[in-house]
Amino acid sequence: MAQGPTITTIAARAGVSIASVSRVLNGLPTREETVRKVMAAADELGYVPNAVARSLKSNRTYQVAFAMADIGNPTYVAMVREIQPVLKAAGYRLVLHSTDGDVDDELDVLRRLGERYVDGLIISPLRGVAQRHLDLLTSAPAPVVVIGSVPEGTPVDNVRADSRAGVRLALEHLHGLGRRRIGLLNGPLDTVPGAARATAYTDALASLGLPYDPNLVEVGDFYRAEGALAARRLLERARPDALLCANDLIALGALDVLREERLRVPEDVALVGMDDTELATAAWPTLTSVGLGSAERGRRAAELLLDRLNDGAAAPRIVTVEPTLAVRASTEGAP
Amino acid sequence: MAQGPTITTIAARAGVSIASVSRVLNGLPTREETVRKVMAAADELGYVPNAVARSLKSNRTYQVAFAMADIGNPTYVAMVREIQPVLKAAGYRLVLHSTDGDVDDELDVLRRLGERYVDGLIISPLRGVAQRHLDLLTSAPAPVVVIGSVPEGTPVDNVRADSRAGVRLALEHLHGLGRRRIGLLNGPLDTVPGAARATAYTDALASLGLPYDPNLVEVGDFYRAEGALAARRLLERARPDALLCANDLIALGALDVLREERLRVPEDVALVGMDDTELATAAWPTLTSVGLGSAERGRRAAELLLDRLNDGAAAPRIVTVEPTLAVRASTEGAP
DNA sequence: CTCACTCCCGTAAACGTTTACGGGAGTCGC
DNA sequence: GCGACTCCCGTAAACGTTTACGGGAGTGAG
Repeated sequence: MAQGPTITTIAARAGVSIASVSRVLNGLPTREETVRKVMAAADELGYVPNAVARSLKSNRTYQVAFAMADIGNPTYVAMVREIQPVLKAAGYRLVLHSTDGDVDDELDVLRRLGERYVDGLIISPLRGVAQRHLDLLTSAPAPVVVIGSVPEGTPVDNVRADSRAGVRLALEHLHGLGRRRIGLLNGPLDTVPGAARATAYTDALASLGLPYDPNLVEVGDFYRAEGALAARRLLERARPDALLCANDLIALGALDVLREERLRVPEDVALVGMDDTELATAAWPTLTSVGLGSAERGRRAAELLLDRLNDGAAAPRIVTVEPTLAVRASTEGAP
Repeated sequence: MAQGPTITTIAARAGVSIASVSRVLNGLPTREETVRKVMAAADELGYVPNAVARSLKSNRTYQVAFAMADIGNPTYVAMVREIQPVLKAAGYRLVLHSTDGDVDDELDVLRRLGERYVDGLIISPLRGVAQRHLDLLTSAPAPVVVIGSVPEGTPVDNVRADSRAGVRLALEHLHGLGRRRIGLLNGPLDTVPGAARATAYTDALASLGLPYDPNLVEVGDFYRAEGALAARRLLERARPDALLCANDLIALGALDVLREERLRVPEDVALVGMDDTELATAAWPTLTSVGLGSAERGRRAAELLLDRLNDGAAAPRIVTVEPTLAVRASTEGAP
């Protein structure tokens, strides 16, 4: 815990000025002998440059923040897992913020960008970019990349999933299997994913020529227990032959209830999850699930941010990641 | 992206010196009118103090690093999830490092502590604290808390799981159910968890009066596919009536293989996982699993570090977290 | 010998804070 | 009317770097 050596210490020991020390350590042209003396002194003292002082001078912290709702959610884990190596390879550290989906927390993170403890930010606002975000976003003192949608014309880089296409994939798959009474177990409608899945669901039904039946739709939350409750409520008043769940946790909850009710999956009810997490393959029967590309979204966001940090003033970019459908036993029978 | 205002800007606008600005902003006693002028100027300019400059002066970054092998691993996710709020409540940020279990990466993290970009470090070395860690650990320029074991007498705070007790819990449970040919599907023996589980297994067998049969032990890696391979190898040469798996992923792999072989769980083979992750309840049958308290270990580690950051020179503490056994369908039949 | 030029390197300023120190103005008591 | 004391506040140094600037020493040409 002792105070480490500084360039001043090295300068004294090597008998040169601190400017020379700095030059040597940064590889600027210097006389051979000076280089040797400085290097020797630095080695003997075990010198490590102070990142804080360097940051103050250079205005670069080589840190990037990632703010998301909950690091326990597999979607965000997948993102972090991809973001981290990209940043690391470019010499950046990752600062993690969990906001619990609290809008004030999110705003706080944006406001704190002014402290300049990071060079940039990747943020995934659970309840979307509200008016309150907008001013902070457009005037942010550091580059920001938003994962999720952003109002038209907001000047930030943006990576989005295509919920609509994902829901359509699922419904077409179920329709192709002959299912006609396809229910939806959704999360809260005031969240970005919840709202997106709701409208995508009605649209996809329409384009398949299926009627919209409100009895087949139930709203809960993005967790297993809430998913189970929602499933129970829905089953009490309707007989779906398929259920689309807004994420894999909800699907697990639904699976619990279906099992209790002695409804066979997929014979009686076909089940589709979303996000295609490892829970989908842990479940039994394994879960057909719509992958919304969390990993890829994370990676792309990190790349966008690094680009922005390097060149700076290009036009904001919007990247849309295509969904994929992983077909498994919960719709097609064979594990 | 404009350069933000500094205390100099504020001082100019308020017509006072930078010292007064600093005093006001830090709540030091100041004349009423000065306070008003400074506050007004700061508000109008939207001033946010520069964290880097502050750190340089105060020698405090209010950042803490957590280094672990892989953020995809549910064990570490559980830790991060607990560490984050503890740190946040105390005003610290979390810097995340994934080392991929690479010892050189771990050493690098330790070495970089000299850059003083964090005030402290929580590290969970996958392959244990080797001699090479020791010098760096004892001479670390910032407090370090190790999650996992540490050689006797190493002067660092330390939080450990009780693998031995966990394995004993599992074996006693299986023994109580009448199982006598209890196999072990382990991870690599040169990792801390792998080694601990191996010796704990032989010890527990001995204390139960069961013979040790090398045919019932197989080593793979801590992933599902490797777990499946190991299970297959073991089943080719032995007929266990129970399998203890070194983590839940391995157990899932084993479950896949048992299903293929048409062996019933738990009737033919009882199955126990470790770490008690959410995968255990996602699986079917649900998995009995030994919880090693990842969440609690994370929380305790964060608390130890904060204590150390506050008072400093107390004697190093060792905290051991007790294991728990979550009994589920894979050993007791009813889901 | 002097001038021009090159090559190194040291002095000092700067990044944005915090804080020790001392000075000026005011009050009070004698 | 002056010393002692208090209350504010400004000047300047410091944290550990990077870097602009300029000076000294050496070389070569004229």
